[in-house]
Amino acid sequence: MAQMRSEVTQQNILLSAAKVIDERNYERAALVEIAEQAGVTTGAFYFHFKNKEELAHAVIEAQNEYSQQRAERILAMDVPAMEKILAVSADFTRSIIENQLVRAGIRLTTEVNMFSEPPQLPWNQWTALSVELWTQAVREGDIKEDIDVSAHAEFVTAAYAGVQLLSGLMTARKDLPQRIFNMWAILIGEATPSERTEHWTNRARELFLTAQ
Amino acid sequence: MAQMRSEVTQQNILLSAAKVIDERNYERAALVEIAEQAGVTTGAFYFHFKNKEELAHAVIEAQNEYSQQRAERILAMDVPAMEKILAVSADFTRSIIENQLVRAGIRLTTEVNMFSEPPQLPWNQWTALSVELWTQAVREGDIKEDIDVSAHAEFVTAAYAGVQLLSGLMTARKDLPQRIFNMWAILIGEATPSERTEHWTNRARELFLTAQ
Amino acid sequence: MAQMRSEVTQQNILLSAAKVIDERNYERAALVEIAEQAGVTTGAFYFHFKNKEELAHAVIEAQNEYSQQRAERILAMDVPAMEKILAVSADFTRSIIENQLVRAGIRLTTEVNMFSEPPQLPWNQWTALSVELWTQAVREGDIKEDIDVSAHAEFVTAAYAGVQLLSGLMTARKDLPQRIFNMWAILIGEATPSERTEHWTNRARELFLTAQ
Amino acid sequence: MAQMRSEVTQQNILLSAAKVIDERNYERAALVEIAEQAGVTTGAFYFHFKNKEELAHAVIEAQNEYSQQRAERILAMDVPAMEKILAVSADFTRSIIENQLVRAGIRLTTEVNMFSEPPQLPWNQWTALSVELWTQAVREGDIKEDIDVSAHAEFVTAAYAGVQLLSGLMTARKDLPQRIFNMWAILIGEATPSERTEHWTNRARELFLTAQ
DNA sequence: ACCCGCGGGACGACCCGTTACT
DNA sequence: AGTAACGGGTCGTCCCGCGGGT
Repeated sequence: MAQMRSEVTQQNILLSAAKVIDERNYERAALVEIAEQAGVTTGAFYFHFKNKEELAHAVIEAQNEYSQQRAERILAMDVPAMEKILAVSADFTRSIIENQLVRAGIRLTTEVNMFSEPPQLPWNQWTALSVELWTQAVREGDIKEDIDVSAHAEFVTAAYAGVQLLSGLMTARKDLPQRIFNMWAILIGEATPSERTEHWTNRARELFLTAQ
Repeated sequence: MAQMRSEVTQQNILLSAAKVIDERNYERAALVEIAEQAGVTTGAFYFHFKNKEELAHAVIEAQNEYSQQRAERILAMDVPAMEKILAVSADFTRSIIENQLVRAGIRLTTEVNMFSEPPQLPWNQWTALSVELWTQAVREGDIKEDIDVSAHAEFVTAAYAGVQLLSGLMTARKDLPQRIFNMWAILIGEATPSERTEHWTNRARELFLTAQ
Repeated sequence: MAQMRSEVTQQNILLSAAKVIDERNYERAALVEIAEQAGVTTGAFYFHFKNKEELAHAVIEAQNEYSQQRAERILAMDVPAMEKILAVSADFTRSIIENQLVRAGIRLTTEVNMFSEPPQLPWNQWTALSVELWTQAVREGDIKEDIDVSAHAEFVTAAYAGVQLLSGLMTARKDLPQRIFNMWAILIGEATPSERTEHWTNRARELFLTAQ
Repeated sequence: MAQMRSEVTQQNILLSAAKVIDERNYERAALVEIAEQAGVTTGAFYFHFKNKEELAHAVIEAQNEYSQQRAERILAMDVPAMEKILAVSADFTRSIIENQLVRAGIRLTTEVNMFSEPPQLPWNQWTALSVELWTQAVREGDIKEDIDVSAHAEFVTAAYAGVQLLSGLMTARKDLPQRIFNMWAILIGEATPSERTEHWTNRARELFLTAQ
């Protein structure tokens, strides 16, 4: 019934890993510090993880699962696909700001050449989700019919990544919602039929620029 | 006119730094390896640079200057601003693929929290350049008048960064031109008056998708 | 009559210890690996053995007992002492090649300074056995009367050890029988009366150099 | 003229490596301890040696060269080959007792499976030297003509190794000269013509059993 | 009695940026 | 500019025990 002791410490390690990685960096994140902050020794760490890289992959996976689940909850709602797109985006944006695990995951997913096999899965998932929602939005009349959905989906994922990165570099992510809203304002202007543009832009403004 | 010997070795160090950093990473780039490849000893290295971080900044600066100069050459041409936008973008894209220094510079500029003071300058310069060209393009009628130029400029920079990053992660930058073209196709569709859309899209296609 | 469960696992541990120690080395033989191969956890290991050193001693003892028993069987036969000498030697040689436990035992017995108290017992036993058989062989006229038996006995033990070691180093024990035969050819030439020399040399050749 | 600083510390490291390895063991010889005793830091160590294994090989090589040179000096003397055989053997025996480097070298050369490529060279050199001297001794009438020289040479090397090993195990090499003398007494009895046996046995006794 | 999950802590080799001395 | 060394830090591993379970 109760959670196994093992799982608890494993979670602890994962979380402090996220913390340290978010603050420093994958390589600058010392295993000892991670372990220390989790309240265990490195010996204990190596009982749960094969090595540092595996820990990183675990963080990535945990973040991905977490984010995907949050998205899922929104996808389950009975609203237009376009609303879902914006809501997921806004929700993810918030979780970036609030959640260290998410930030760590992104960081790791973004760092190139760091691992034997670079983690492509999360990006693919976001793109896939994007494709799905956009196609639906086309059917619902919220996105123009002559739009290349897959090109857009891939671009949105990449653009989001870039905006998030720049926001982190320039303002430590303080203006992230604003920047993401700007992105959507542009994209909505392009991809929605003119009669819906204003509506969705306003909706985006609400989602991104008003405190919860 | 002959280059000082000092400058030569300094340049050598810079170049092999770029090489190693591009291949590995800032932290994984060992000074000894850099020095070795430049044909000098670490002792010599410390004669030319205060420390590793300064070297990194030097790489960034060198890359920035190089890229800015290439842009300059295009800006000096007597063509519409919109053409310049696309040409600079295409030229930069090519230099990413071909030039290790450029890749290293980007990598360093992109890595967060790595340095005491993160290098914001390059990003600001690209944004500033973007603003300038877009404003001009508005005046020339290639960009719609009701467009928020600064929002677009900033977004384009960020989006470019994101697309470049993703392309690196997914295909080792092999599809970078294609992806950047996709970006432009979307943005052109949104920002140019409808009667110019086709023209600029075709122009972009030429610039990005035809072998030199 | 059924073996206790405890004894079974203990035996398992002993055997995989022998395996790993033979392959690697005392220090390179990780307890976890040994336990793993025995199908138990390290926790279980520590129930049966006090620590790693005790395990090593157990391996030595097991090997010694095993080898001594095989010798015993030959000693019980009704043949000349000289025949016993050669037969025991040949039998031991074969067991070295075939039996991991024997190899591990030898290895541990040979490695110096490894343990708080170096295992001298096996060597003494071999020497004692040697003395006994040689004395008898003298009585039986197979060994010259003016021979210093104890000097020979001690030397044979040591020489055997050395030959075995060198054979291991040079040919991974592939030529062990040949080398041991060479040893006996020399020693027989020296220690047997001239009219028996040929006979025993031929006998040794049979024992060592013909497939079973 | 003066020795380079580098060579001095390198020699220091080598020597303390020999010390620690002789006392402990290859694996139990901690690099820090070696470095400490050489008066340098591990950092300095890694400037001179690639890794621990290379150090071991360096020790082996140094010992081998040292021993070979000592042998050379004896070989240069104008005495019968048989005298050389015994003298080299006695000299080597003494150096084992007195010289830590020699002991460490032997230890490393003896330990099996320790290195990527086991050091076979020293053994081969000893055997080669042995062959050479024995052949000469045959020509000089000190060794019987019908003797298989190469078999003897190889056996002597191995037997010496074994005797040395056992002496180390049983009496910390205190009785090494006595044991080696025993070996020679036996071998001389077998390999020399009967009219020379006494002479060479007495000579061996002098060389091994009288204080210098 | 027999065994396991989990963790501790120390220590291992190795490497890396940096600096005196020459 | 180069040679030699420093010192701190990294990840990883290893042997071992404690508490609990069956």
